[in-house]
Amino acid sequence: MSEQEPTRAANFVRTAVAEDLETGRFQRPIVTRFPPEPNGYLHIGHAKAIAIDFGIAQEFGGRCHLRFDDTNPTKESQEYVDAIMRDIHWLGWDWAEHLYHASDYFEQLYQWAVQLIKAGKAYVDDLTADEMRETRGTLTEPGRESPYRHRSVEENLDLFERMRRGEFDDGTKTLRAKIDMNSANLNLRDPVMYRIRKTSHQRTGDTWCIYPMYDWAHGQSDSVERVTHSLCSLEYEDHRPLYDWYLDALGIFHPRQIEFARLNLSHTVMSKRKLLSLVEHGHVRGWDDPRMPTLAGLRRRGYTPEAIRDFAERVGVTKAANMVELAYLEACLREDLNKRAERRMAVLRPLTLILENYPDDQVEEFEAINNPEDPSAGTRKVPFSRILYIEQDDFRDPAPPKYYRLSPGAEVRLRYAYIVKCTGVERDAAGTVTAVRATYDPATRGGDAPGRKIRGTIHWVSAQHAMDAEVRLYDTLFTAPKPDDVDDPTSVLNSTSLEVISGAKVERALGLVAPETRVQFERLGYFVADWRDHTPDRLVFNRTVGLRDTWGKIERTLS
RNA sequence: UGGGGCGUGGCCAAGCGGCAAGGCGCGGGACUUUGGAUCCCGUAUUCGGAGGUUCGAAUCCUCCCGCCCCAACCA
Repeated sequence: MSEQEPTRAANFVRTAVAEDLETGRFQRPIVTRFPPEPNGYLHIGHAKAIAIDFGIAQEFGGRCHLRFDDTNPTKESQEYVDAIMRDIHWLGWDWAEHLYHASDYFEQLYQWAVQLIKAGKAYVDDLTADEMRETRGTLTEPGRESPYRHRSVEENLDLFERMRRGEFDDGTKTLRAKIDMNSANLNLRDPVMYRIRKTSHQRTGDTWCIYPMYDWAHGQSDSVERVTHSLCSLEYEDHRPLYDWYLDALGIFHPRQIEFARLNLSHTVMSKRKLLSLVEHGHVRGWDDPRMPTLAGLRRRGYTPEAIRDFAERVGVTKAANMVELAYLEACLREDLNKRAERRMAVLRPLTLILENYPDDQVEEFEAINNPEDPSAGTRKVPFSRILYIEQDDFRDPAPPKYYRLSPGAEVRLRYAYIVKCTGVERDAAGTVTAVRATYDPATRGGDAPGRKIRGTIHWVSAQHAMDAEVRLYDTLFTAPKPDDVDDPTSVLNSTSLEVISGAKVERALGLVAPETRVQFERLGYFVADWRDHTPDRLVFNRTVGLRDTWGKIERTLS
C-alpha cells in the first residue's frame, strides 16, 4: 500500500497515530489489523471499521493485516471466512500476504500461558460456569476468590498440560488469570483465558481441545504481528486494562488499542445475531438478500464499493454513539451512480399509447444519450413505432394540479422522440384505462419544440421492440427507524419491503447487459441486473435506489 | 447502584480560550428533452443544564442532568 488521498478530514485516531510517530512511541511501519470472527457475513458497519483499519495504514504508508479471530470453533465456519475475504476485496482493500488467524498462534499462546502460570499469574480453576458467575460479584459488589486460586505452580502446570491433553470434560476446568477479584472493572476479576471445548476447529482440526478466550488471544496476536495500533469499537474500552495487563505480564511488544464508535444505520439492524435470525427465519432470502445491510446484500442491491467507502469517510470517526440516517448512505450512492451509470428506458407498469397519426408499419430510430454526466459514454439508437408503452403513472384523468404529464388534451414530450397530444382514452367495462390515444407532431422530431414550452417529458418503450423483464422493488426491511429500540424487531418488519413486478417492458439495449451491470432507468431510479437470476433469456433487475422524486413530494403534500 | 465512555441544528460532524466549518436532510429560487443532475439562497445570537474563572468560554473549573457499554467458559 502506498500513501495517497492525502487530504482527509482530521479525526482523533489519525491524530493519535501521527502523534505516536512524532513522539517515537512507535516507529514506522504503522501496522493495523482487521480482526473479524468468521461467524457471519460482513455488514455496512464493518465497512466503516475496515475503512478505518485499512485507511489509516494506507495513509501512513503502513499495512493492515486481515486476521480471523477464530477462537470459538462452535460458531465459526469456512463459508464465512470465504465470504469475508470476498467482501473485503470487493470493497477494494487488500491485505496482500498478510492473512493470519488467531489459530496460527495457538501454540505460542499456550507457551505464554505456561509462562504466566510459572510467574504465579494464572491458575487452573475447577469452578463451573454457574459457580463462576456467582462468585464474580456484581457491578457494586466485589467478587470472591475461587477456592482453587492458590494452587501451586506445579499443580497448575500439571493440570493445564492435562487440560490440553484432553483428560477433562468440557466445562470442568478453565485457566484463569490471577488479577483482582475486587476490581471495579469486571474484566479484571480473574478472567478466563482458556476453556475446554472438545470441538474440531475449521483450521486446526482436533489438535486442540482447549481454546483461548478473545482477550487472551487478541492482544497477543497483535503483538506477534507487531501491530502498532489495534483499532476497535467502544465496547472494548473496558477491556483495554486487561489487554494491557496481559502484554505487560508477558513483557512482549505492546501495541496501542484505540476505540471508536461503531456505525449504526437507521431502518436496519446490525448485530450478526439479528441478521442471522432474519436469514434463519426466512424473513429474507439469505445473507445476500438485497434488503440486507450486509456487504453481499448491498452488492446485490447494486451499491458500489466506491459509494460505501465514500460514506464511511463522510460519517467520520468519533467516540459518540450515533445513528446515521439511511438517506445519507443513499445520497453517497446516488452521487456515485449519477456520474457512472448509463441511462436506459424501461417501463415498469405498462400502459399502451397509440399514436393515431403515425404510420402503422413505420419504425424510426432515435439517438439517445447514454450518460449526460459523461459524454464519453456515447449514444445509442432507440427504436420507435406507432404503439408504445408508457408508465401508468404518467397518465392521469383528470390531471391533478401541477401535473405535467399526460392527460386528456394535454401535450407531453416523449423523451428523444416527439411531442404528442392526448386525444382520447380507451376503457374496459369496469372503467379502467386500457390504452391512451394521441397524435404526434412530425415537426418535433427528436423532441425539439422550438417556440413551445413543453413542461413534461416522459419515457417510453416501443411495444414491438420491447423486452420483458422482472423488476424487484425494495424498501427498507423495517418500518421503524430504530428497530433495535423495539422489543420485538420482527413486529416492525416492513411487509412491503419487496415488490416483484413481472411485466415490465424495457428497451432492447437492456437485453444485452451482464449480471451486476448498473444502469439508471430514466426518471425511475438506479437498477442493477441481478447477480444470481439475471440471464439473457430472463431479465431480472433490482432497484438499487430511486431518483430524487420532487413530484412525489408535491403529490404527498397535496393529499 | 461500582467502573468505563459520550453529550455542538432533524441526522452525521469540525472546533481544543478570541467571537459556531462542512455534509446529509429540509425550505425557496435559477436552469433543464430525466419533476434527475447542476447552480444559487435560507436553515444553531448558540454548543445537555446551572454556577464560576477570564477583557473574552462550545473550548478552563465546579456541581447537576441525560444517554451508551460492562456482571458469556461470546467476540
